[in-house]
Amino acid sequence: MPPREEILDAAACLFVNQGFAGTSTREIAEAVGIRQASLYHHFQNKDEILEELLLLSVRPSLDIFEKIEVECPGEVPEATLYLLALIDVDTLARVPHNIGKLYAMPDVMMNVVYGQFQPARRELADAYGRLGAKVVSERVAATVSIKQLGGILIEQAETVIRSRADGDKVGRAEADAIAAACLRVCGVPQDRIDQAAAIASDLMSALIEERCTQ
Amino acid sequence: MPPREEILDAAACLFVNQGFAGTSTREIAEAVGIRQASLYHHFQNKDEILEELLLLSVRPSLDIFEKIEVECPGEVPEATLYLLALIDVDTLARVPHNIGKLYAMPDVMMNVVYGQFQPARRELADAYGRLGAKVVSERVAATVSIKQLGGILIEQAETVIRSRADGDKVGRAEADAIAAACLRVCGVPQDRIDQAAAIASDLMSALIEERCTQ
DNA sequence: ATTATCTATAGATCTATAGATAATGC
DNA sequence: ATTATCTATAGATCTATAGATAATGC
Repeated sequence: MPPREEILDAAACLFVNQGFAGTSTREIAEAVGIRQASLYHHFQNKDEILEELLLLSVRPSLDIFEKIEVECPGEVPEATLYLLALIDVDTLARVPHNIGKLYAMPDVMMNVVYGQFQPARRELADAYGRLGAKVVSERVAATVSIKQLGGILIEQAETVIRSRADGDKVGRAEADAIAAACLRVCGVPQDRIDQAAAIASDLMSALIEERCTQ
Repeated sequence: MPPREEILDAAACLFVNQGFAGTSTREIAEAVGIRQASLYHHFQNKDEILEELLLLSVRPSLDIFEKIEVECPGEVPEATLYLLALIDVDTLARVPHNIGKLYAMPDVMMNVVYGQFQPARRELADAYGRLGAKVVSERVAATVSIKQLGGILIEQAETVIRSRADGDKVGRAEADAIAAACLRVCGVPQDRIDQAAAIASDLMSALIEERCTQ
């Protein structure tokens, strides 16, 4: 493992368990097995380590989703939303040390700092909102704005963080359950949810293959 | 407001919003309007402030409940459990700045320190467990231990912390909903839940009166 | 006389920089 | 030549203590 990644991994573990302010750069360095000052060859400062970790929890979802949006623009919107949720849940489920836990920590969400993370997560929330708006029932459309809907849906996906923290298994079945819940929140009837799940499942397989061959 | 309370109130606000490690004693003092060193006339150290705050979120429930246990020992156990949940939810709903949020913070739950808090919360969990054990259905009794049950029930009550954080209204109706959920978790059938609610409601009124007259 | 505040400061720790030294890749 | 580490340290900040001064209650 390259040293940069080793640092990120050690920092993730410490931040999640002790908090950001509660973890010193010395502790991180010790966990890696280098001197405190050596961290600064890989990162500009302590904040940059946290930012990079937070980005790990949203970037992959965003990247994959952008590709989908350009490749299959005319797709059934229900399926695209379902797929987005699947991807997002998968990202959060795989990210090391359940980094998503950091979202709930005071240092992180309060401070408007942390550079690219907040904008990236907002972009993701917007994507949820746009897709959600295309599939909502009239009933739901009348009660929530697109922005609210985006917030509700991304939080629905982020539910997986809690499950992981509780030690629950989080595999494909759990991802499907969350994705279906997202459509249900939008007021999509069950039969169209089932259709969306089937289409999204195919697209997901294609994505996985593509990732392996590249 | 006596100075000690003023400090606790300011500290609670800062700890909840910035975390314990992320809040300096200087900040607390500034919020109160005194010098940093003056804090140490009221508290031995920073940890003691946190411990006192955490105790505020469990002590009242524990005190009231002890009184109940000695005064009406032969009471219907369902009603006592229901009442315990009502009291506990009420305590967490009233405590300033939603201190319960601190439970989820890494500094707090990880460090075994913080003196009387962990034992007090465990005592409360044990009370839930004992009462729960008296009312569980055979089905539930076969699947969880008393200790587990205590943990499940106290966490059920602590659900109110999240509701408050989300800005939801938390009044008597919400407390009743949570208390009923506690009995349901134990497998108590609805008719006995209703009875328990009625009895607990009377006891609750008596308690409130007593508190006012004393 | 007691309680609460203040100033001043010790001692620890923490982040980040500067500059030297070692390891690695061509 | 580049990349990664090291030692040493500056400068900031943080917790807690010591001792002086002011406010309060009998």
